[in-house]
Amino acid sequence: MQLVLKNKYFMGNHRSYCPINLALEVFGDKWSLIIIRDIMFSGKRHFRELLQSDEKIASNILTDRLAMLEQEGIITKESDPDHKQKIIYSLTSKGIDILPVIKAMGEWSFKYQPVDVEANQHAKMLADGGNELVEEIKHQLRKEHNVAS
Amino acid sequence: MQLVLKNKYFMGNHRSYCPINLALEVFGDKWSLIIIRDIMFSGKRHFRELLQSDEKIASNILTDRLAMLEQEGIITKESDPDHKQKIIYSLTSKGIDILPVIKAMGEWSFKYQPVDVEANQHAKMLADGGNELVEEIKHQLRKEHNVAS
DNA sequence: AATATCCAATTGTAAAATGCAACTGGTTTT
DNA sequence: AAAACCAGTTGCATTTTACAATTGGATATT
Repeated sequence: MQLVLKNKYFMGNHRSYCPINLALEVFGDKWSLIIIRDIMFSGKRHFRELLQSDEKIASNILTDRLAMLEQEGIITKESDPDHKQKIIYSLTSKGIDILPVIKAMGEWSFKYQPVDVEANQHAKMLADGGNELVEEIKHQLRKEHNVAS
Repeated sequence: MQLVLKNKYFMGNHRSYCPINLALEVFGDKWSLIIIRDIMFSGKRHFRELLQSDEKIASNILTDRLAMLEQEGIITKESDPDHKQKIIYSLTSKGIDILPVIKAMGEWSFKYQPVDVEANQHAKMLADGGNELVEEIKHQLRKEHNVAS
């Protein structure tokens, strides 16, 4: 007889210890970076807001990914003091540091994919900007998300 | 009566035209970047070699992803002149330009994930290196994969 | 005070993707 | 001639995702 604790996002049992793989294990899917993008650039901090993305994530998938991202230390949850029912999602510094990945993906898409340039001017600025801009945005995010810097 | 052409990787019908999403639609999964990593850094050019990754991709998934990556213009296939049965997979310039995404993911993982540093010295160099190193590796890859530069 | 709306999820079910092992027809090596 | 190797393919079980409806409690409106 054996008691098995099944934890969907059990950490510590990795496919490999290659840096690319370890990043893919966290945000190598179709939704995680969409959620992080919306928290970063659209100022979305509540479940309902995150549900409204253009890509139309389903609520059960959103629930699942938020739990995973929290367990991986990318985001934190806290209850909204102004509204007992609302929960505020914030980025940690581990989450904020995903920004360069998003920038690199943006650069690639602007070069090769049919981006709606008009509707994505902010992303275009980030893609074209230098490391100073990345640091400035990180600084801003640390303020908004109460991360020590 | 209607003739429906079903194409698993039909292009032109996107979830959105956001740059992050358009990149995720191509390589937002657990395997695509593993394959690209192995072609880029381990010099793997044949199916059997790609099958040998630490992460142990299944042969049907590898077949599927190679077809998708070819359709997306990330890689090309050609038969090996020295061996009628072998097929050589090469990166296109669209594929080589994924390098900065891989670099950014590597940087993040070295900072936050339990990377095997000893076994990933090349990745560490890339993560720590500047844009000159990225351009040098791109140049090298263009030579190896016969991409005009 | 009663009703409607909003909140972060949860539930049920169908469809799709993935994982795994065995196998294929042909090619090259021994 | 036999063995090993090549890029896949096939069948099947498991897991993940998509989609729609619903939940119980909190807040806003009338």
